[in-house]
Amino acid sequence: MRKILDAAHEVFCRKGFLAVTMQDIIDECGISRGGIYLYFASVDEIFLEVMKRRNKERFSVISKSLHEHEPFDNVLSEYLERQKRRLSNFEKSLFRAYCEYIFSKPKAAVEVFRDIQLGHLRRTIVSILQLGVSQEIIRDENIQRLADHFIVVIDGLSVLALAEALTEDIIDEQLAILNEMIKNIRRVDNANK
Amino acid sequence: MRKILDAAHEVFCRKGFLAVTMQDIIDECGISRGGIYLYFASVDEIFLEVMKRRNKERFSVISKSLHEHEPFDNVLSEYLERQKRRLSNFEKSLFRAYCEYIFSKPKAAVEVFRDIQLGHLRRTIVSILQLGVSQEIIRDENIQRLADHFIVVIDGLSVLALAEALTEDIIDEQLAILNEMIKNIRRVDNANK
Amino acid sequence: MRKILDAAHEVFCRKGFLAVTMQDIIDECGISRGGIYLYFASVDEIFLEVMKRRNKERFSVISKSLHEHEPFDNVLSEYLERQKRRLSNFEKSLFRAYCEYIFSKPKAAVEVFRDIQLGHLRRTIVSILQLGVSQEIIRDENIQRLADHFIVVIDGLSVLALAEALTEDIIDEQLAILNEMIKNIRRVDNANK
Amino acid sequence: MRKILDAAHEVFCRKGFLAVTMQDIIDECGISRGGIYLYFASVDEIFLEVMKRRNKERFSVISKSLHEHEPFDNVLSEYLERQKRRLSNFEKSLFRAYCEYIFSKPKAAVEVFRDIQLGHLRRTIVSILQLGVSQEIIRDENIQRLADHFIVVIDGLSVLALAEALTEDIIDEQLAILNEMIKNIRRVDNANK
DNA sequence: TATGAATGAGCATTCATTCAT
DNA sequence: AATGAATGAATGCTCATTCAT
Repeated sequence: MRKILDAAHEVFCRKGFLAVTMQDIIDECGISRGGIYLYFASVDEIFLEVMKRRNKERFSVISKSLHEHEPFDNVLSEYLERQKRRLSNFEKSLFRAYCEYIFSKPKAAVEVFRDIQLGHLRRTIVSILQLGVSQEIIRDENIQRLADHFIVVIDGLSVLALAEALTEDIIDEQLAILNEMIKNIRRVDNANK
Repeated sequence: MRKILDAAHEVFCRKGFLAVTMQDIIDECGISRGGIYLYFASVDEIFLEVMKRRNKERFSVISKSLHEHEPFDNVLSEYLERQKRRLSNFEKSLFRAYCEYIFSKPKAAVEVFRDIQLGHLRRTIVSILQLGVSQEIIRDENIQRLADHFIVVIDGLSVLALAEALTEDIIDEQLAILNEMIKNIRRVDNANK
Repeated sequence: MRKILDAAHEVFCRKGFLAVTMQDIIDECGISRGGIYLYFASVDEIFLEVMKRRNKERFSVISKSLHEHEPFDNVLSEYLERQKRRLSNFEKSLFRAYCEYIFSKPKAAVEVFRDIQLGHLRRTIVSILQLGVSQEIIRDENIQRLADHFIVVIDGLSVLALAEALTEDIIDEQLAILNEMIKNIRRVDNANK
Repeated sequence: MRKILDAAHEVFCRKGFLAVTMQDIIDECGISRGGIYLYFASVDEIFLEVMKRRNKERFSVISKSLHEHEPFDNVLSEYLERQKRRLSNFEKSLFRAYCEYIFSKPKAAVEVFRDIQLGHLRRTIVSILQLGVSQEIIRDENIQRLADHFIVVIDGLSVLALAEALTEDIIDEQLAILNEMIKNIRRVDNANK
């Protein structure tokens, strides 16, 4: 049910995962206790559904860019721009809830979920970088390692954002470093771009 | 009281911050409920004291290295080595508890605490890099920005560690990237090192 | 509505009375929640209707035997045989539900219901015994007291059946005791029968 | 804790087992919600403890009679007298709660409990009858079967008591039948007793 | 007639905090 | 100083009952 998921999304952004009670979601969406239990058996279930829905949305955005044969530089800068927006409006991010969910469950229980989330992020970044390779903008050097570095830096910035310790300057500087790394593997005939 | 803090440290490593109840700490340290309340008014207070104590310990380790005029390369590689050990034995880290604490409190309440923690980390890394500068091993270029990158990468790797998604390969590769960044700002007469 | 009562009968046999929720009956009969409330206002009402229906069925069986002037010994042994079958297949009995219903209601509320149920059982047994009297097989001695003993023994065996503590041997032995009591009041000229 | 068990005993007598909530016990004993959970984890646990305590009390009463070499007739009539008192004051009996407990649990879960309860009752009755045998008052004929009949009749009367369908006359008549059965196996030289 | 979504009161359980000893 | 029994507010969850369609 859309109204429940919208409300829950909002609550997870605000309070993370662990501190969220069913009451919070009830208060937010204005549906009765029993009404929610008609659709979801627990906060966990709601959270998983919220994440699934978000993944779908994200996927549609990025896959659109990739399939329309946009120039690599546009796709890349658009992606970094989106990350910047996300980090600057972090109260609207599910990152904290995601972290708390992953942390609070036994290994085995979250393995699949975590692989889906991480795999999704990794595929996105690798896709972008390989777009650059196939358009012969960048060299096919350590793409996987570079993608991991993107992930690590984005996660690291996310942590700082959660700690309210992230200024716009820091975001710009750190994303610039990622940009420079791309520059370093640009093909010579495109290097001046 | 030492025994309480030791026990609490252990518990915070194991369960993070949010899921820890007073009972957990009582069970771990063998002191009665009332006994603990004599020294600490809440789990929050115990946590802050645990973090404060850990900072002191860490500080003494790094300041020793810095003041004994060890060569920059030794200090740097030792630092990275320590990070690797920490990431490989993450069940013994307070990172998760730290994240959960930061996340779960209202902005204003954690500002000071967070500034202390981050400031501590930033000072440590800046100190190391400036050791390189003062020993004329590396150029004084964007040291602050580079230090932030270290922080961001370490936090990013920590998040992956919490998600149980960190292999030794990834740790090595990402720390290697940091090393390469140092290499890029080495003075020429030391570049072959 | 036949389908509802059939389903409810099944459920009451399986779960007794107290543990049965409207949902159980809905699941069993495939009719919607609202649909059931059209015919019955509560689980109580359904239960009473199920019992009433069962009484009618039972009555038709026994009254047939009584009016067809079957020999007393046939009727008696058939009745005991039926009790044995009932006790051996106790998962199909409403006894548990009956007990729970009687127990869980205030005295006044169940008085009529209980009198109907017990009266029905007592009349049945007395009818059988008086068939023996009128056919001059047994003496008219303390018939009422003997009928009560039958009831008491059958109820006692039923309790053991519910406790899963009833073996076929015990059933046979205890029903044999009832048979012997009949033997003791047989008229001499029929005693060898 | 004595106060909790006393209160729970009272409540189980009044409401059986299935309908009893923790709130009922809280209200009855005047101890707070949390206070009860210090000693017992659930209503089930309290019930089992109440039953265990009652068994101990009963055992001490009967074993006293048996070991003091009282005459069989005294012990028997005292036992039947006690049953009569119990059946006449049935609002103070745990029989209903016992039934509901046994009925409401899966077979395997109650097997041990049921065997203890039934075994206790059977041992008591067999002990009494064998006292008669060893004092050479009654013949050693089908003692086990007779004991089972006692159990069955007592349980049957208990069910009627629960249904509020038991008059003092019926109790007297049915217990008299049990007495007559003893008479039938008395040794001749004691038969006039 | 018939549906099933929605309601909200009620129950079991946990836990931070207090306080008499 | 130290104990741990006791409190009660808060949370997750279930279910009988209603009502718009």
